[in-house]
Amino acid sequence: MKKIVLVDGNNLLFRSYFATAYTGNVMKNSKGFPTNALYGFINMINKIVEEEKPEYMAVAFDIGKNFRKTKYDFYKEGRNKTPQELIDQMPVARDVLKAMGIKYFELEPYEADDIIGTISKMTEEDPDAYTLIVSSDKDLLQLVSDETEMKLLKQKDYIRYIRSSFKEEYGIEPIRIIDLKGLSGDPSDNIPGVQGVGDKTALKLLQDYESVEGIYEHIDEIKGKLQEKLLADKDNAFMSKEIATIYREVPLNTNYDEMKYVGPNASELEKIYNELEFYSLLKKIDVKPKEDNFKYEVVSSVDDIKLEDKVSIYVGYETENYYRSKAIGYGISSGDNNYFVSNEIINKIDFTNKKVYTYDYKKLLADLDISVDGDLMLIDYLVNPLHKEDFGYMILENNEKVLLLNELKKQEESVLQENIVRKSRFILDYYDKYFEKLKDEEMVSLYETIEFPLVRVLSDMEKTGVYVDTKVIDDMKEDIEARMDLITKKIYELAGKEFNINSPKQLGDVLFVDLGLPAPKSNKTGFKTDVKVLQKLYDYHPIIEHILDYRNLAKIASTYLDGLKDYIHEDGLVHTIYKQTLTRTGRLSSVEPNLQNIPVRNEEGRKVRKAFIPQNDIFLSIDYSQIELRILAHLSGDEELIKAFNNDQDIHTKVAADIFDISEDQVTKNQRRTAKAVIFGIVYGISGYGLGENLELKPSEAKKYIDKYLSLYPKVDEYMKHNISFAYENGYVKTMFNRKRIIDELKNTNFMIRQSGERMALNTPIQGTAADIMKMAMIKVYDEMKKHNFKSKIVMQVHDELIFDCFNDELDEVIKVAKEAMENIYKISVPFKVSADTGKNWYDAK
DNA sequence: TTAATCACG
DNA sequence: ACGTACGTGATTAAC
Repeated sequence: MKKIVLVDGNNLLFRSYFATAYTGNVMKNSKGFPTNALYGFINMINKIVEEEKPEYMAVAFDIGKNFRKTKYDFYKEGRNKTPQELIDQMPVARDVLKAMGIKYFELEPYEADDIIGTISKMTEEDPDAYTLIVSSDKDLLQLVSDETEMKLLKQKDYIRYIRSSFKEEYGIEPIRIIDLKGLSGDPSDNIPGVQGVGDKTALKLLQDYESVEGIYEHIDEIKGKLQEKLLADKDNAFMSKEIATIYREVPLNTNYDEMKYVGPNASELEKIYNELEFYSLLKKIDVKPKEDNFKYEVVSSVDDIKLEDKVSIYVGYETENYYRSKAIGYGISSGDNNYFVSNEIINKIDFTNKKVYTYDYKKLLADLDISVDGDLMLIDYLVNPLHKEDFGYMILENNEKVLLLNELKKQEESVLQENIVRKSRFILDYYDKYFEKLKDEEMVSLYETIEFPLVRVLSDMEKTGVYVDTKVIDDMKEDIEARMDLITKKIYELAGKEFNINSPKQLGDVLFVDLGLPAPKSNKTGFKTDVKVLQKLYDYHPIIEHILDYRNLAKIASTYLDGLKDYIHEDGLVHTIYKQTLTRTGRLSSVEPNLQNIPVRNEEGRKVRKAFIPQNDIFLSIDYSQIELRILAHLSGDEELIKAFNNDQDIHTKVAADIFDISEDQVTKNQRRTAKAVIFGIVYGISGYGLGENLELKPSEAKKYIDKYLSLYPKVDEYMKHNISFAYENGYVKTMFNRKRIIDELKNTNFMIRQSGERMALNTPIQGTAADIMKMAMIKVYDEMKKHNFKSKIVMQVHDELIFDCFNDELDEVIKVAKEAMENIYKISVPFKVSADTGKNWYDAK
């Protein structure tokens, strides 16, 4: 028996849209594309597939004009226009179905109902088939028969109708739905029916006389007012019935084969879900694994391992943080063999003269001292920057069977083992393919001279770690807590009640309802209460000052005192992990703990840095001075800027003098500040409005500064324009060292999103080139330090700054060597300049 | 899990 | 007419 599931696609989309749209906040992805209807739609389809396990399946949609409307122009009149936000989602629903392997139909001038009716008719004529219809539209019940069931969707669940259960409930045959509508009409479709006859009366009549025809044949038997009403609207009754009748002869010319449910194309579906940002659905993609007879051996002796010239290794850990958990074991693949081995055994294997590849070399180095020839994670990141550090994306892309990160939790040991070995197999099978892509994209040099050699440097930094003095932390905590207690009391007093100051919602209520302060712009959840808002209210009420103080201290206490303490290992050190494959620009990021956002701008927070102390004698901090601006000067080729840097001028003062048409010695502090903001704005692709916000100027005033700047440095203007048109033409931008960033935002139909794309196109080559330079410098410094046999170490990187943990007797030499390496790492048309500071802790090293 | 907030370059 | 600066990570509240 063939089972065919027919889904009313329009019905599902509308339901999903209006189920969530009533709040006025339609769910959107970060690019502003509405996704609420799609989300519900996909979940419903998934549920149907899961529950019904259909062999055949099709989804029907309305499209274009429909013949009922052509014939009766009042049909569906007065309906609200379909919201644009729903219309936008409709074509994507089709794409999703395609990727899910589900056939869909749409044919002008027919409605989804007619398509469903036509297919169900086809199956009714086939003794070896039956149909299940899914919709919340009661009209479709007319199709229920001995061969056709219907799942009528309700708010939360559904009712399943078969012919007998329908008859039992309504006392009429399902097909009589058309007569029912003929009599009672349908306000939502603007079908008139008989005035004054509703569902109840109509049902009673039909139970007695079966059909509209039957009723009028026996009209004499019907008495009084009802008879009058029926006679008055006789034409309407027949016409309404005709409109309500599903047309079952739509020329679809289809067959069962076309409707066969084949299952998802994982990589297509992955693409769509990524675009829509349906990350929870991404994890649930039901990949039909390729049939495989994957085998591996759990090795207990090194003699059992046979390796060919090419070998791959993958290490699995208990958790993602490889410094906070143990290695489960290693997968090794070579030739046709796959092995699972322990750390003890892998240490005995001789890899000399073998090409060894892995995925996340740094993770391997955390537990094993080994030299490898390639890292698939880095390669994948360069060619597919969206893939980040999750192996899963690449696996999905190739329809291979490996568990994803989120699926690894709570798995049996044998499953975890097999998964680790499958990954090593994947590396072996796919390394060359991805390296080819790297060649095609001309990023081999970026990979071989920057990303790959950097792994060892980062690994060494992470493993070396930084000492954090808990005594300093605890003392600070005590002090801050005491002060917070006092501030809390004052705030409660001034508010006239106790509340959770940490809750923006509660705070908003206190400030803007209880105290009646002028309310700022609201956000999704209520009032905004961020620093900018509070500062504007500073003079309105004494409570504001205390809230600002409280916020400042609370942040320090939770994130940088309590929070940081949680990351200190037993050895007294924090071992951050530098993510090398995460950012869109090529920068590093730092996690657990994040050492790249330790406070510095505000004195109170900056004191946290006193807790960071060297394991050796002294910290040395060397940072690039204005690296991004220097890169902008070079990339744009602007002579004025280049000259200024070559003359070692203070660039902000110089720009201020130019903008304000005065000499440099006349520049006031405020003018320099303005110039600095303008320069920053340029690097970010700012608008007059944005700069105005920043400087508390009118947008038009701010725009004048921007225009003045661009007229003074015309090559910068030219460079920006060129960059944007390059990005539009090619769909990506690149750094000086060929790191690419694809910017799909430029293709978006939304103006705002395209603008944001343009700013990315402006900023990425600058930020990214700076990141490339820093990475090269790190490798160079590291190698030089090795060469000089220094025992001092690089321990941290904060984008344009390197922090070293030095021995006093090496300090001067380290400064000399590191400065030299950093300043001369690559020649551009302006010099790179660094400045060095030292101190007995991180606070002092500035 | 998401939104708001705030820390850094 | 509309929204408004690039790139990150951690904590908290609230669902």
